[in-house]
Amino acid sequence: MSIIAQVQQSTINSLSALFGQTFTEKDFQVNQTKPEFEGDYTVVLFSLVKSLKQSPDALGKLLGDHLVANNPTLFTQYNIIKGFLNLTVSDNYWLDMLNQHHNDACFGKKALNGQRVMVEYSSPNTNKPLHLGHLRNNFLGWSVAEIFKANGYEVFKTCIVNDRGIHICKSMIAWQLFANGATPQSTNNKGDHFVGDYYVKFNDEYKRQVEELITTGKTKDEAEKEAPIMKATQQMLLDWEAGKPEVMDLWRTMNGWVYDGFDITYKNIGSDFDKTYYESNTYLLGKATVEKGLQQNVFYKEADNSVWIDLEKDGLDKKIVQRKDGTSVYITQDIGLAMQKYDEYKIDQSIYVIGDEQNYHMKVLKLICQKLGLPYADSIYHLSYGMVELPTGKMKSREGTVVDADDIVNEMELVAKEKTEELGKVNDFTNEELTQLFHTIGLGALKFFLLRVDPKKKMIFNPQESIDFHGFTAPFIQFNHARIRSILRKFELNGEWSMVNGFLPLEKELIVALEQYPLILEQACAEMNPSAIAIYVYQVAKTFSSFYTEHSIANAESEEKKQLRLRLAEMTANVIKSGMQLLGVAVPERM
RNA sequence: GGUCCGGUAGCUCAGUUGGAUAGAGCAUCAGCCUUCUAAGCUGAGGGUCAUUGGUUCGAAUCCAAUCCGGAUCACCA
Repeated sequence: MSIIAQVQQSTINSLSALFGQTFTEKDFQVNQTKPEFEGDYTVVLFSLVKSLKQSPDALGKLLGDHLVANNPTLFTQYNIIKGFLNLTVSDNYWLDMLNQHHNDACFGKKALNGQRVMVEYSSPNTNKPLHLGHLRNNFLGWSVAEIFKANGYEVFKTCIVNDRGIHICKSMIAWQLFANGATPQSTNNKGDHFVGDYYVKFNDEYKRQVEELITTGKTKDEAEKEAPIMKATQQMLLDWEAGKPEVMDLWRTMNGWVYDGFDITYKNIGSDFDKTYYESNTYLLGKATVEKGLQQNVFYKEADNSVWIDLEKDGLDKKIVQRKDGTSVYITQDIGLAMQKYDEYKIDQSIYVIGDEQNYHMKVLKLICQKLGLPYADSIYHLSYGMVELPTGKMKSREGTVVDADDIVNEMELVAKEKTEELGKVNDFTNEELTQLFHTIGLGALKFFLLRVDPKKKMIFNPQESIDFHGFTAPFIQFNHARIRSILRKFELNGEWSMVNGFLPLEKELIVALEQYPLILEQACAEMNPSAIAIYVYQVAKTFSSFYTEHSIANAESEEKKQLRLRLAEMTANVIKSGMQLLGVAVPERM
């Protein structure tokens, strides 16, 4: 049980004994004591004052005396300042905690709880390579999945690949028109980039044709509809849906190129999936749903044969669920896919990592599922995250301001290389070890930069700042891990030790922080928020760094102190490694 | 226009089931490497928590109004 829970419980017990009233942990607040006051944890008394008809000072005195008298192994003393009851936790409590967990790589992690959770993330289109926005999505989804695992859930990572549709046909048409049979192999280009280039070519040519038509007197709308390349693309989509062999062949070939490229990127950034769904397999899934909805009168049919749902009573709009030609739209496919996921995995919770631009869509999806009475409807959760923007504004593929995922990872690794060589601490590494280290540092810095911000908020990616390896960054945390490992390679922990003179302030600060790790893991899971871990791990590393500078471990004042500090260092390294692992960031032994 | 989200230091962000003098990093300035890795440490300056009103022992946090920014409201996905 965490110390904060023990403070809550003992306070509840004392209040019950003193006043004969029953309280819960929600009736009063327990905070970590501010550094300028004496004590470790603080009970805020104000909320209790009214119902107990006591002044804050009188209540504090009664409660403080009772707590210390009845929990002698937990509390040693207390003080009251303006309605805040500051409790000092006994050194023995902290020592027990340290002895129990300093060597525990699984500290804070929970046993299986029988719940099954699915996390869908990444969800790329196969017409262009991944960019910075996808990276935030990938890192978030992967991390949230790991955080759920650490909290005892059985987790399934999934990905829906948007591998069909008009946007895919655009790349295909452009390839037919301009490629002269070129392939990724013949041009020595990564497959996803190769195909993405033709998507760009399509847009260039489309724009050119539209302008040309406008000069012949067409309106913009007419020109956009009549541009030959657009008509060809629309025809290709029809051919695809009809299964025309040469179109299917080209589609399979080009998607294959893209998948080859994605595989490299995913492997490089450490994304993995237990199951991949393809839109080309799911896009017809809505049909049965539409039938069911019509029978239940959840949906209704318009005169032109299109099918709708009216969500106006729920504060939303009317939404189409099937076109007049009988084909299903995006939302309908999603209902089908949700159904399929549930049937296959019998999940208790289904999390969708999707940008906040689709908040409305996801609200509609869940609402429709609920109205259809589907068993999994309430378990749908949209983990909505904000867009990544540049200092110059939004990323726009048409204006070439998109930060490519492969490029940015490479750049980060390059910066890691430069800085490492500058410092010259690992000159004895082999080339292989160096490559691995640059990857660990560069990719780690990028992941941490994207995960340290609250997912819900949009964030600004400043290329200059992101490559800073100082301060609130992964390299700083990795550096502290490496410093600890360096010490632990040199000195043995002695099995027999005892403590003599109590903790120094920085020792105390560190051990108090370490004790909080299990709570942070719970919080990060409840909020589906990796940034809680990022902030916490940084706090731990920072505290250790001050401690490290101030107090020598190797040349401690006494053998007891040395043993204490070695254990503190070891536990710090374990917590850093564990927390960073949940963010997908590795920590090196040396750097 | 409807709905939703946001506005905290020069910049990027923490902090919101209401708690003590609002915190970090970057940037700026001043110190610190014969001792365990200086990707570091210590200190300084920097704030009308968008604005106004309300709720109360107490508000960055809750409520209302206003201003500003963004997303969304397709027979696109």
